[in-house]
Amino acid sequence: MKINHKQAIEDFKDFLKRGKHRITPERFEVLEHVLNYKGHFGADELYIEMKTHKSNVSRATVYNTLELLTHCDLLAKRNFGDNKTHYESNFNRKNHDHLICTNCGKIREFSNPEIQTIITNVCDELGFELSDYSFNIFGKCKNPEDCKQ
Amino acid sequence: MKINHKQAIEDFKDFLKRGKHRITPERFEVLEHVLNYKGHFGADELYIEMKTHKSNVSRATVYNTLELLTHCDLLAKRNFGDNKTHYESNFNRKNHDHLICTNCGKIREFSNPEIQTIITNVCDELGFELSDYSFNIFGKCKNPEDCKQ
DNA sequence: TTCAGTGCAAAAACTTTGCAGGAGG
DNA sequence: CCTCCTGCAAAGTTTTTGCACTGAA
Repeated sequence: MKINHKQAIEDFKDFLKRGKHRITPERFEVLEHVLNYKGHFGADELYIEMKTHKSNVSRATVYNTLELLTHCDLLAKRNFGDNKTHYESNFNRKNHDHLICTNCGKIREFSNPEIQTIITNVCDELGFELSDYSFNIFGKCKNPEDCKQ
Repeated sequence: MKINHKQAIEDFKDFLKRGKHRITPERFEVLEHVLNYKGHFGADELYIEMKTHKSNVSRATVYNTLELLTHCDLLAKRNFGDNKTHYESNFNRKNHDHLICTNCGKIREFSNPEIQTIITNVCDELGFELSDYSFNIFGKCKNPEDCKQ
């Protein structure tokens, strides 16, 4: 676990240097909280969480840093139809997509290798250079128990 | 074209009656503008467009009506990662998904029958009752000409 | 007549921006 | 020492809400 954190910190540092961004304590403070956050989170949510934990990092810096973390692939942006950006850690995780229960709001993950094939085909066909994709399925947990936890 | 409009109006009227919603002129005024709108639009965008055309329908009613039109499947909600809800007409159209150029912002459509199969399988596997899905591919037009129009 | 629906404006939720001061390279 | 980065607060954008009034059934 801590190895992962160290690796992420190194990756971020390298990315900042490569892009001639400055290495600031605030940016690493944000990264630290991101790494400790379980599951998906919104930018403002993370900011509030940091404020609660007596961090002095400003809202602007949190938004800015999350953007940088996305650019260096430590984070991925997600949209689940609620008009806010969700972030999720990409560190040590394989490709996956999301099932969103419109009843309880829970987000489950799945992965299917054929999706990659479809995407490649579509992009080839239409002369498109892939950078990212999002695939979300909305519906309801069939087992009502699943909604209660 | 006008046949389609008439059909949509009938469908909406039926839907409202079935759900014990009231039939109001404002709701049909919104529907009229929706049907005349080419391509995707945001709720506020439609509201502004209506105001420009001297409509007196309020913002609240526009939002409310778009929600209703989504529930009766005349419209579909889409999210393209810009923190606003895009609506698109479902009337007389087949299933399709979206390619979004991050360079020029253009949205192109594609369809692939295998996607439906994947979705069905995933839902079966995880005990999930499908209601909707979204599949967006982000990237850039390979041909720079495509970005200029 | 009754209550869902409406208009309006204010608030809410999330994100971006402007500016002056501060610190990284 | 030159900027990029930061904090703060204000403004921006999209959506939701509260309230009193109105009109569909």
